[in-house]
Amino acid sequence: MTNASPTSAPTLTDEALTDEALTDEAVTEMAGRLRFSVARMARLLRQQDQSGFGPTLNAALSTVAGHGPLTLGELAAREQVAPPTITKVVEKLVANGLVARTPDAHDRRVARVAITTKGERQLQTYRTRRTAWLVGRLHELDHDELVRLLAAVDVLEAIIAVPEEHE
Amino acid sequence: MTNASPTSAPTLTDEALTDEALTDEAVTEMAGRLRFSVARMARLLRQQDQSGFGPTLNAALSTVAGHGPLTLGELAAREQVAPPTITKVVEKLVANGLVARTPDAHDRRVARVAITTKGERQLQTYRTRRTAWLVGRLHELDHDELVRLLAAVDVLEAIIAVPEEHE
DNA sequence: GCCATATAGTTAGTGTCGCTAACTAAGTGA
DNA sequence: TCACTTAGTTAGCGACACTAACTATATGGC
Repeated sequence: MTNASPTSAPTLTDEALTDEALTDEAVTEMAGRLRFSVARMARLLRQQDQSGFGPTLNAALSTVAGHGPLTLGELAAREQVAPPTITKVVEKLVANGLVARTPDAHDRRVARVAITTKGERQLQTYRTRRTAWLVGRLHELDHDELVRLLAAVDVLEAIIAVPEEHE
Repeated sequence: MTNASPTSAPTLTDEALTDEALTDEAVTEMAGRLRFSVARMARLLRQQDQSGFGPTLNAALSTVAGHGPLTLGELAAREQVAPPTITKVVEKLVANGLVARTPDAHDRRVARVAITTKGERQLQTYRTRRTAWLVGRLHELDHDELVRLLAAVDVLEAIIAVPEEHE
């Protein structure tokens, strides 16, 4: 597997890398492949997750950890899920003591969630474990493949980024 | 900890591209980011899917289309899904007339599924529509980003590939 | 021929994740 | 005060995926 022959579309890839224009057709085909890969990989990741806390809970916890106390609405927006979903997510996190929920003093409709010490500990503990499977897969790649993937991670992040609110 | 936190890490990327070794640490961090991106993107894709046939049904249909008639077991293996899951999937596909199910003549335990004309038509019709959202996102990227992403799609496909059976 | 075992697929039951619609509770403003 | 808006919840649904246990069929030894 040292060689660079792309599995499905050698011609397309070569052309695209050297040639200036990516045709609409090329972009569409790429989208199809990306879609497929992402869907499958998401399932594989979920299958590997032994922790009992699925990717959703984890992502939410991690967001709360990274972006300070958030209202439920803010969290929902960041996670790009509907409000009822966040209610359930927070319920579970609270039930497990990973986040604390406090009502706003001035506006009693809003509630804020902040990570707890236990939540931080858990995040630390599982951060490695959770990606172990994927790390294993990555180790099977050669250096060139790893570099290509790394170069693309930024792009993936850009694609999924929440559209900026101009406040 | 000489350098800044590599959240969207230009530094890390530069190093990796020029430097020979990707440290274990770098690979682990990359895995974490990839995991996150993939999970979220999978959800976004599902949200965008108006077709009523989720990614799973679609993937299965596409596999049946591409790899001729398959037994349910073979299909489950290719889709990397447990047998009961495939039963349900095939049920739905059959109910919608997208695949045909025929019992094996010699071994009455096994059943084979093959794509129907209607299934092929539907695959054609929705192939574009299904990726429209993603294509839109991709069009917002600049050329360099597109190229980087394209270069990585092969790698993603390698990661999710079914481990080869030496038949 | 007959039983033990293996294989293919199904049924039953469970769990996660996510949605929409409809609701409660609380703040805002004419 | 009454209409409107906003934050979050409840209820009910559906897709997707699993494990455990089952049915039906095949196969191999004796």
